[in-house]
Amino acid sequence: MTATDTRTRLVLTAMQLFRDKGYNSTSVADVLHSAGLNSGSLYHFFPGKQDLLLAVLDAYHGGIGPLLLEPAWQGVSDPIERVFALLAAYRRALATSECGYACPIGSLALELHEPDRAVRERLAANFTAWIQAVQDCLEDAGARLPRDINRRELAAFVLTTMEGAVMQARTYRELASFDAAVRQLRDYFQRLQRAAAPRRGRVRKSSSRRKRS
Amino acid sequence: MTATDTRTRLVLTAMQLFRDKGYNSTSVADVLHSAGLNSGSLYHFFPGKQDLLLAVLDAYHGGIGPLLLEPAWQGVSDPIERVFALLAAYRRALATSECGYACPIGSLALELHEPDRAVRERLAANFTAWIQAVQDCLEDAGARLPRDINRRELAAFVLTTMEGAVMQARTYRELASFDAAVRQLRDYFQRLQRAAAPRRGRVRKSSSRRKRS
DNA sequence: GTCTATACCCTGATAGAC
DNA sequence: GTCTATCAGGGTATAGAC
Repeated sequence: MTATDTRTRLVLTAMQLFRDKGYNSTSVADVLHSAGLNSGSLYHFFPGKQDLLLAVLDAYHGGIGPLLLEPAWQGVSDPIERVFALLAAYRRALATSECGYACPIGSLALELHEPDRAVRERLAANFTAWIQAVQDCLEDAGARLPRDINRRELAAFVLTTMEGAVMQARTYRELASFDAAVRQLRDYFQRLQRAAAPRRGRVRKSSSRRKRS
Repeated sequence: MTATDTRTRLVLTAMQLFRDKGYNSTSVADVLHSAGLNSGSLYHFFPGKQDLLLAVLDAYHGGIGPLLLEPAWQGVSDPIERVFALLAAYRRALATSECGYACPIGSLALELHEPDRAVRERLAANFTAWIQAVQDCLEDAGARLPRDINRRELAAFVLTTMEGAVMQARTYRELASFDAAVRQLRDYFQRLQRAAAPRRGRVRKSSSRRKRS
């Protein structure tokens, strides 16, 4: 058990607890107990609880690619379908938690009411990386979306939808709330694609019309 | 100072503090200090802190009409514009708080990770009343929206947008994030209205085309 | 109904042996 | 680097006088 192992264990444990119980409702003792460690270890690596939070936020940021996007995009190459595959990953998280899941970043963003600059910057960085990934998809979609649609704003709107949808599904404890929101977003995308398609052929590229809504 | 005054003062004070600092970060002592009361008064009216929260949630529920919708809809009669006037009210709340504002219901929904049934029901009731108000607008819009669009789902999607947009504006501390989301929703609505309009005359009812984006 | 005083627990964090 | 023991403060809630 090297030093990095202990540090990593603390971060991973805190990640889980902050996600499941929230930051304020997770005590340092909770983290130590779950990690099977003692007070001295934590304060050896971190000056205080908030610094543990910073490490957790950095871990989320680093994990967006390998732990979120890559699994979600397994076998999905169509850029627009990737956007909805990402949303489907959140749906799975809701489904396997009886709708107890909440986006950990979004939850922290609302739970921490006067966060330090360092915390806020990391929350924002997580959102930005998520939005950028979706924006890349939208740019890959090229002419399938109207030229005058701002890709970044639309990508941010996908995040907006995900966060709002997760919030409602969690509150109602019903997957249907999430599905309804995604259905609306899908409808919006379909209208955008229809508007971008050449006037004559209705919806071009039948390969872009697939399963899912 | 009658009994109800004290109780009301407690609820109003708690409303403000829970909104500004969150539930867990607001101590009973905070509430008592801000209300200028002592411990005995609070526990005379409420068995505990959580019961105060229930009263706060009931107050929000009761206030949706007079404190949220009516001010937001002052001088706005067009049902679709009312939807966006409601969003504009949230924009004002963000603007006057340097983007520190967060929807109190949404924040509680994410902050409280294992809420009692009573709490969850009241959170859901608040969302439901909000959605219903928007749904009423959408139904008033009648044929201006496509027939096959589910009014309730679209209304819930407006809530989704508001919550996600407030969350991002708060995280980035930038009104622009909120505006971008509303712009996307507006675009979606315009496409819906265009799809609902008779083929010949482009957008019918020039009275429905007004200021605002 | 409202006050003061206080019980009792859990919090984040520290000290110092090993 | 990790342990045990502990501190000082704040948390919710209660007791009982007025």
